[in-house]
Amino acid sequence: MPELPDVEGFREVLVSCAQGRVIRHVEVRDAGVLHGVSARRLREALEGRRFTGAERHGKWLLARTGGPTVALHFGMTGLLVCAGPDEEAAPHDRVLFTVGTGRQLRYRDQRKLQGLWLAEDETAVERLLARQGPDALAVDRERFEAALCARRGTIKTVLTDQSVVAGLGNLLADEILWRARVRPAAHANELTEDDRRRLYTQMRRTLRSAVPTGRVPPRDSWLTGHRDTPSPHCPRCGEPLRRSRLGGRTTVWCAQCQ
DNA sequence: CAGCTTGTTAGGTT
DNA sequence: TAACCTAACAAGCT
Repeated sequence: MPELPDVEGFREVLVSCAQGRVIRHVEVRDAGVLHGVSARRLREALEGRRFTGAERHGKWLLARTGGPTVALHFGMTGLLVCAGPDEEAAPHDRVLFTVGTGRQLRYRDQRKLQGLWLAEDETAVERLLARQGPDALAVDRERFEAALCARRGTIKTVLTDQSVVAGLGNLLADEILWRARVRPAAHANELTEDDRRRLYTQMRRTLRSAVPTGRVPPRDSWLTGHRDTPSPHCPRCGEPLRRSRLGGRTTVWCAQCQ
C-alpha cells in the first residue's frame, strides 16, 4: 500500500495530530517494529520532547523533535493514525505516542516488514537515507532522464528502484508506464528521448493527482482501478490487460496501448 | 495445504 | 560493477 502518496498522507497525519505538541508517553506494544533501538531508549529519547516537524523522502517519513529524529517506513501494510487516548488500540497498533492533551499518534502495521528507527543525529539520518535516490516529486527532468539513460534493466524495475528515484512502488510504476505508453519490459537505456519525456511528465501528473487522495486511487479511468478485477480490460482501448512478472512483482499492462 | 500480496534487502549467479 | 533472481522477513487472505 504505502507509496509516495500514502506516505505524504501519513506526513499530514503526523503534522495535524502531533506537530508542536509535547510527547507525554511512548508505548511500545510490539518491539518487533523497532530497529536498532530498544523500547526503553525510544521512550527515554522522546518523552518530554515535542514533535517539531515532519519530512518525507520517498517512502520514508522523518519525525523531527529538535533532538533525535524518528524515521518511519511503512513496508507494505503500515500506516499512521490519529486517535483519542481512550480509543481502544487496534490489534496491529505497534507503537503509541500520546501527545499534548488528548491525542495519540499510532504506528499501525499488520506485517512488520519495516518499522521505526531512532536517528540520534543528522549523520544517522543520512545513513538511513544513504541509498535513496532523489524524491520522485522533487527530481527535475534532467536528472530523471539522465538516471534512466544510465540503467540497462527493464524500465519497470528501474522505476521501482528506490536508489534511482525514491517513492514509486509497484502500482505507481504500472500506472505511470501505462499513461506514458511505455512497455514495462522495455530496457531503460533503449527508450527514446520522447519516451523519457513522457515518463517524467506522467510521473508528475500521476503523483500530483494521487497525493491529495493519500493513495493511488483505484479510479475507473486509471489502470489501478482495473488491476484487481477478474478479467481486467484497458480503460483506454478496451483490450484485455496483460499480467506478467518483472523484478519479482506482478506487472499489469496493455499490449495495445503500450 | 499452496499460492498470493502495494516493500526492502542479503546473497548468489550471470 | 551491474543486473538479475530468489529467499527471507510477517501476517494475513483465497
